[in-house]
Parts: sequence; structure tokens; C-alpha cells
Amino acid sequence: MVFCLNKYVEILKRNRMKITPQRLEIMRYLDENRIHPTAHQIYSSLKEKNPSLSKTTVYNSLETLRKHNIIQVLTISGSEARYDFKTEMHHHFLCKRCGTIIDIDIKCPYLNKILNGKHRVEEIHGYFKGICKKCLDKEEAKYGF
Amino acid sequence: MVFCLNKYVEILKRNRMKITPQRLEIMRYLDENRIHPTAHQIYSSLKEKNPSLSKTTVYNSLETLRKHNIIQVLTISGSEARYDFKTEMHHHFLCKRCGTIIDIDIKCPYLNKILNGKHRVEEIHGYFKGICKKCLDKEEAKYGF
DNA sequence: ATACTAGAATGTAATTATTACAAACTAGTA
DNA sequence: TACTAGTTTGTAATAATTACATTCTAGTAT
Repeated sequence: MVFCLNKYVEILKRNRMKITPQRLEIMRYLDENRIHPTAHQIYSSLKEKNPSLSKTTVYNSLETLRKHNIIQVLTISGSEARYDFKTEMHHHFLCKRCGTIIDIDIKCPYLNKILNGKHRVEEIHGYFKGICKKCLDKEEAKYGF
Repeated sequence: MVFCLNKYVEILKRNRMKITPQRLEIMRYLDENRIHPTAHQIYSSLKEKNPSLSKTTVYNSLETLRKHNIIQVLTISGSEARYDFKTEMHHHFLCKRCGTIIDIDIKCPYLNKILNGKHRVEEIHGYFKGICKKCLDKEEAKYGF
């Protein structure tokens, strides 16, 4: 199954991690589906092509990828972790109505400065919650505002 | 048990909520213990004085208080909700070593502007994670950096 | 190629936070 | 004093995540 010397292989190599089909598939799924999926979403999607995939493997792989800073974990929903292939600084908006998580590309210049010299900051998460544009538009159409 | 016509009573009245000893105690606990506790922490602390307190009551009350914007829920830890009596805009730092959550009083002027005209933002959460000053100092003392 | 080993995948069972629900209770009001 | 909607309580169910033992395999040395 390891026939593709692609970017995911490179990433694993660079991090001195073993190259396994499961890890490659999970990375590819996250990279190609920028929907900030749950572990379950990843699992059930990949299980179609690989029926022997275990949920524990998904959790293990995600945790290993996280440790190596290849992915990041969002705790925006509260009830379940969401996973993001993009680790560069950006924020997220959660629509409370449809559950969608939208990337918000803000680079707040204050953040690092203000915390300077105190705590050691390793992660920065900006979470916005409310109703997304799409859901607002639907509402508008319905009631004719 | 309702002998104190104090500020918590006022808050409930203002929100047209029934005044119950459980709600008053939960509010007082959150107000006087600014440690962003879990539901379990609140429950086990209050159970000492009121042994008939139910965990479901704690969850119900917290949810009701949240709906009325009297408290806010932090999803910073991922594994369990943390509750905060302070609802004015501020951020939080989670120490991954000792678990403490520290208030960060930043008012980023960008946030509202940038999202303007798109999604309807109802909540803003700024979560920082890393190692707190206290833990860093301990480390320093130990290894003599 | 072959064998070896550390680490990874798998499946099941356990854990833990949270929610659902029904019965008993009570705050606020008539 | 009685009534009712909403609240509290306890138990049972749900759901995400973790623990763990067994089997397997990627990477490496022979």
C-alpha cells in the first residue's frame, strides 16, 4: 500500500515516524477535507476503504501526529475533539446551528506581546461561536427580513 | 435557607428565574472561587454543606445560568467543561502541567471588526495553552538554570 | 532475501463526562 | 391554603476517549 512517495511520507520521515498506511490515510483525509472533522468522522470515512481500521488506531495516530505538531486539536465544540491539518496561526468560528467550523484568518499582533515574559505559550486558540452567514441567510429567506 | 437578599438573588430576579438555594450556592461558589472549576468540583464542594445535592442539579443549574448569560462555559481543557462567573470579554491560559486556568485580560480591538457583516458572533474565546509562570519557576529552581 | 525488534494496529473492555428521564418537591402566585 | 410550572433528585443511558493485551509490520541488520 505504500506506493506513493508523496508529501505525507515526507512529513512522517522528517519527523522520524514510521510510515504506515493508516497514518498516511488519516493525514490525507485531513488535508483534503478541511472540515475539522471528529475522530469518528475520520474513522467512518476511512473504514470504507479499509474495513479493518480500528477506532483506537485513529485516536493513536491523531495523538502521535499532534505530538509532532503535524495536526492540531480544536476543543471548540466541548463535546468532542475536532482535528485540523493546518497548524499555522489562525482562528475558528463554530456555528451553533449547523455545527460547521469555519477558518478565521486573523493574526492578532497583541497576543504574543502581552503574554511575554510570563507564561510559556505553546498554543493559541481563538474560538468564535454564533450563527454562520449561511444559516443567517436561510433565516432571512424564510421570514423575509 | 433563602435568608440572604444578596446580589445573587438580585441576579436571578433580574432574569426572572426562580430563586433556589442550589442556584444561589452555585453562583456564590463560582463568584468566590475564581478557579474556573469543573462541574464535579462545584458538586463535591457544595455537597459538604448540602448532602442531598444532586449532580444533575449542578448540571441543570449551570446550563440555566449559562442560557441567561450569568456564567460562561470554557471548553479549554477538552476533557471537561470549566465554568466562569465572569462573562465580560477576557481570555484564558491553561497550564498543561498543573491544570490551572489563569485569566488573561486582553481586549483585542480587531476581533469584532474583522467578523463584521458575516457571521453573527455570540461568543469569543481566547485560549492559550502552555506552561504557567509558577511551573516554570519551579523547574528553574530544580535545575538551577 | 531472512530474521529481528521496537513500535503500531486491532478489538475489547473500562472509564468518565454528560444527558435523559421519571418521580418527588417547592417557589411563586392566586 | 391550594395550585402549578418549574426544579431537584437519583438512576439509568449515552457517547467520547483511554487502557490494555494480542497480533502484526516497518525499518533495519544479518
